[in-house]
Amino acid sequence: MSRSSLTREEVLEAAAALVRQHGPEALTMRKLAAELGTAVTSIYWHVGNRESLLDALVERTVQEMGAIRPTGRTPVARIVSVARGLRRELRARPHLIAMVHERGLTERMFLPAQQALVHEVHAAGLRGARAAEAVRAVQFQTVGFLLVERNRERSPVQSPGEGDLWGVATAEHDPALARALARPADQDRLFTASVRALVNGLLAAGGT
Amino acid sequence: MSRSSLTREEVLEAAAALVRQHGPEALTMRKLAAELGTAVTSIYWHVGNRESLLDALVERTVQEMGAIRPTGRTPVARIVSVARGLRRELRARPHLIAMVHERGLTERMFLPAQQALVHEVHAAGLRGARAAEAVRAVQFQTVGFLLVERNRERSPVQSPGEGDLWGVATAEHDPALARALARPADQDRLFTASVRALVNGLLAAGGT
DNA sequence: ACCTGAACACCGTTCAAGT
DNA sequence: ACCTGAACACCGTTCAAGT
Repeated sequence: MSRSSLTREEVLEAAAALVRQHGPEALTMRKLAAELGTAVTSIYWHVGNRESLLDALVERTVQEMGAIRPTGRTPVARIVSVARGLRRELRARPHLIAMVHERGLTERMFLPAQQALVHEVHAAGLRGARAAEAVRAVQFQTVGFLLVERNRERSPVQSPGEGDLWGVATAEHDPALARALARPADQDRLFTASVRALVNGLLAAGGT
Repeated sequence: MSRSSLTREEVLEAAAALVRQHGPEALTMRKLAAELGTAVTSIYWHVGNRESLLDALVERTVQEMGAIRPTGRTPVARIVSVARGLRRELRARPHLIAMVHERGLTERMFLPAQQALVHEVHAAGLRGARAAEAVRAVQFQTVGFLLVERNRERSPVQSPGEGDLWGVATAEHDPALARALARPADQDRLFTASVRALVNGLLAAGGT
């Protein structure tokens, strides 16, 4: 079954498979060796150590996140589409993205999207420092939102529960609000609405 | 030196100290036992196991994040002040906050701030589902921003570096923008500007 | 009720030795 | 150039035994 000798690429592929299926904590050198049918120490020859194996894995993921194609007519719509596209891509690889984040490469992964945002913000008429601020605001908001979402999905049940705290009098005579906050957030809708509000705010503001 | 018998509270305090000083990875049961001058297994009697020790530590941190007092005259200013206050609190305990996040209690930690936001959004005239959406948008943005910041600070040097990618022609004849994106972000300023833009967008938007 | 040491099953990593 | 097993220094956890 084993084809000739072990390859760095084979090691990376097996490691990625382990992470995809069982999360990063399942990626131990010994399990990986068992999966590959080799001695643990062979892996060290090809990838150095566990740390650089993870580095390589993360590098791979960053490369996979290709260019983003904005859609829509207005700059606002196109910016929103960039943010939504990015969100879709990231949500498809939760474990690997978590690793990218933990290793501090989230920003680099975002660079193609940043270039698209620069283009759109320009089209909307912003220039210079104002434009840079707008790009970064959208970037931070999108990445940040994803991190919060990841957090929520990992632990869907919060101890006291948001719902319990918005029971009766707390909501100051606004039962509709209390009900809305008791329900789990519609994250897709909230994301789109937030980005749109932010972009509108950024394009409208004079200085303040 | 050792005063009578070991206490659950002593264990938690020593564990918190280890995390504060050297990060969560330094908190091993054996190091903790050494710090306390007891056998490793004594700790198990008081806190169960490492997992529930971390739970208790995180619970403690969540409790410490007290109520937030908004300042400023307009609703927008007061909402921005809530977000900034929260940011200050979180930045004072980076390691413990990271643990809160990893254990999925970020949202619960945010509840006092959420109540303050409800009050302010109401004062701004929003009601029902619209108000709930605004509260959550600010909440997600603030928490998300902090997570991104934490990420940036952990790895200040990005491999290609944002600067390298905004060299010459890339920035589409806007040298001021290129320069701005090449510089590291002024996170304090960016945070305030983002929250303000978001809130303005939320309060202004009709429906769409 | 509280503490202990010994033991178990796991880690990542190094190293001398093989081919 | 590539692979190996043995060994080291670490983990978290269990358990029978002490007081």
